[in-house]
Amino acid sequence: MARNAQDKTTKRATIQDVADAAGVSIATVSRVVNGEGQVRSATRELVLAVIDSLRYRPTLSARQLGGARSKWIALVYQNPGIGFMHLVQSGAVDRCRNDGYMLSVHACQFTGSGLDRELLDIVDQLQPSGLILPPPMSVSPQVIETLGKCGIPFVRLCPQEDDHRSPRVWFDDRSAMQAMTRHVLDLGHRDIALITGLPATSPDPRRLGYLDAVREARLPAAERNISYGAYTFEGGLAAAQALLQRKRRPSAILAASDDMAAAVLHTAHAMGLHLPDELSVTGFDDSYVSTIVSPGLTTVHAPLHELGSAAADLLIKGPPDMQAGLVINRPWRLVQRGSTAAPASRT
Amino acid sequence: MARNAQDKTTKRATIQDVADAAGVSIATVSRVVNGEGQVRSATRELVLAVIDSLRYRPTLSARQLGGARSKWIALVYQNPGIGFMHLVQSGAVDRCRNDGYMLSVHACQFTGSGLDRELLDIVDQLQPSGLILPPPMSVSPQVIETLGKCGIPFVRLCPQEDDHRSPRVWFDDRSAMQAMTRHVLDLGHRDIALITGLPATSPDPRRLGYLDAVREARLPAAERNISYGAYTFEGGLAAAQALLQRKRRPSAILAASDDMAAAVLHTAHAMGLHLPDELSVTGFDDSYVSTIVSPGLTTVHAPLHELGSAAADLLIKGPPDMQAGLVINRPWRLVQRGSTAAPASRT
DNA sequence: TTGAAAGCGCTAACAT
DNA sequence: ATGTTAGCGCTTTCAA
Repeated sequence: MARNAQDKTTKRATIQDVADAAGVSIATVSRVVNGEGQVRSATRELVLAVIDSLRYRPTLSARQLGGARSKWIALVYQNPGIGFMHLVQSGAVDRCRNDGYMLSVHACQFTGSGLDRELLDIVDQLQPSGLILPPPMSVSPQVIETLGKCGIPFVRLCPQEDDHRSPRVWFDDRSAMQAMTRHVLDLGHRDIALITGLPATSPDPRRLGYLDAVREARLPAAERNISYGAYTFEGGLAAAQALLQRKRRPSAILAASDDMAAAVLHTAHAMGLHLPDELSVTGFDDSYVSTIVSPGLTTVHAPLHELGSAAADLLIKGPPDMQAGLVINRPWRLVQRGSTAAPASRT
Repeated sequence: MARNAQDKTTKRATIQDVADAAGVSIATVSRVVNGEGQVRSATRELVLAVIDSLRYRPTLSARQLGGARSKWIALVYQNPGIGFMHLVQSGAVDRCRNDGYMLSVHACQFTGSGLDRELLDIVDQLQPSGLILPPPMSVSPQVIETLGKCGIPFVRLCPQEDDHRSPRVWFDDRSAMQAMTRHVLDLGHRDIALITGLPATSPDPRRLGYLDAVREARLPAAERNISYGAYTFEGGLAAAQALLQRKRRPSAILAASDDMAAAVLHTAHAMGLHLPDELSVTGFDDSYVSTIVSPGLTTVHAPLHELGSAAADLLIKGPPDMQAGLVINRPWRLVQRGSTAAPASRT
């Protein structure tokens, strides 16, 4: 008698319990659960009712062992900024929920071979049906290699180069930065500095976009106008200080991330500069950061949410949508807030 | 011949493969993998070597089905702010890694009974060995109830009340807010407003801490000095506007979250106020936000990272450390940055 | 349309 | 110290 109450809290109903209670075989229960095979609708109703009353829910472990494809995507990341990840994650979650997929996110800690181990732990132990890789993982040949040989489907976010190993989703940040530079140029600025994230030696789309616009305006593309801040607030701080301490400081500073732009704002405020009159600043990403700083950042809206959902979409649809080499491009757009204005006329 | 190359990418080695290759039984392999039971060290070495060469890694699914306790903790959340979650998560990850645990994080979308379903999906399908619940989940009787009856261990973060259903880890935010209020009082402020997160009707430790200090200073505790902003930037914006538009505006505004404090800064800047001379502002949490805004926020450092790791620790150690009713308290501290100063003398 | 039975890869008694 | 064996809860042929 206590048995019933007891069971509710300790024992889970199994497929066998359901089969017994419904007077059918476990095969039939499995069929209705998975919506496959032919089941007389009367039987199906019955089974469904029993499932409901027993609160039966199949176990992922057993399903996987049994050979089913798990409806489960893992988003792994290393360090692409918290704002970035948050947006990508919510996009992926939204898409997943649509098809009853789960989305788990895993923070990796190591670099190099340690990272490999972490990834393999996730893939082999958890056995999700697919992986989403944001940068910087998406650009690591090492990672791509490892994942490639264990055969799990994965999609890369914003890879800079195409090694045709997996589908990838991205947006054209080169054009975006070009457009942003034009915007500042149109405002009348001529002395425009850039703080980008990647080191000078790497092919950096955002730097290229900036250069595109500068050359287009027939302005000298001086290397001294370009600084490097690793996309972080701290990195941006150093770059901003150097830039703003020059005798002739730029009238506008473009940053390749909102965090670095926030650092510019921070530095400018500390120096007592009045924004945007004395200095225009722009960000990149349109993350939470760009809305909370003062003034709000004029920035490029990166389709991060869409990137996440597009990635999940590919994984869920599976082949043939998952062909390696496939690339999905999402549109960006400029968003103007208070951090840009025409330069103060300095005669 | 192509078989070998093929296998590397498609077939995983199983425990049987290892046993065969090492000339032992699967039981022995299982023993060395789990470090349990007595195994002659020569045998152990051998098995280990084979495991390595075959790149064998046990499957979580099979282990769970076999009856092992999974080394896996899930951190589920609803909406406690991205900065908050990020810190808690990294604390939990750090602790997990120490014992070879995995940490997955899941963003729940629904409220009410939908939430229940989502939680059960995670618990029943994934079967992690434990759950970490940040607010607002940690204060939902509904959630506690559901989880309680499915018998999974869970620890709550910063629950406001103790219903003795699970261990909980928290910090004394009431004292922290009291200390912060004193700090501002000591600076010479007398007209101090509070923007808190919780509605006026709820028992709110931060509001209470503020009131403690105000009364202690024998100042009138006027209800009109308290606003409510739901902890968010948007909520803070509305509250800040109302506060700063008064004919006699406060000389200091205390916010119960960094995000709301950022909103105050934002509003003050828009009004052309000079900080901290014309207005002192304080935050709460010491999240990323407090460092990127200008000026940097004087705030209370909430031990979020420690909360996450303490929670994971309890789950990993298991009973008897997991007794319901157990409470772990972590220290907070004040951190001063540029957003507070003595009030401008207004005669 | 439904059932019976053979695994899936592992753990955990129970033997030896 | 090591091997044997019986499940764990499910999916999936193959029959009926």
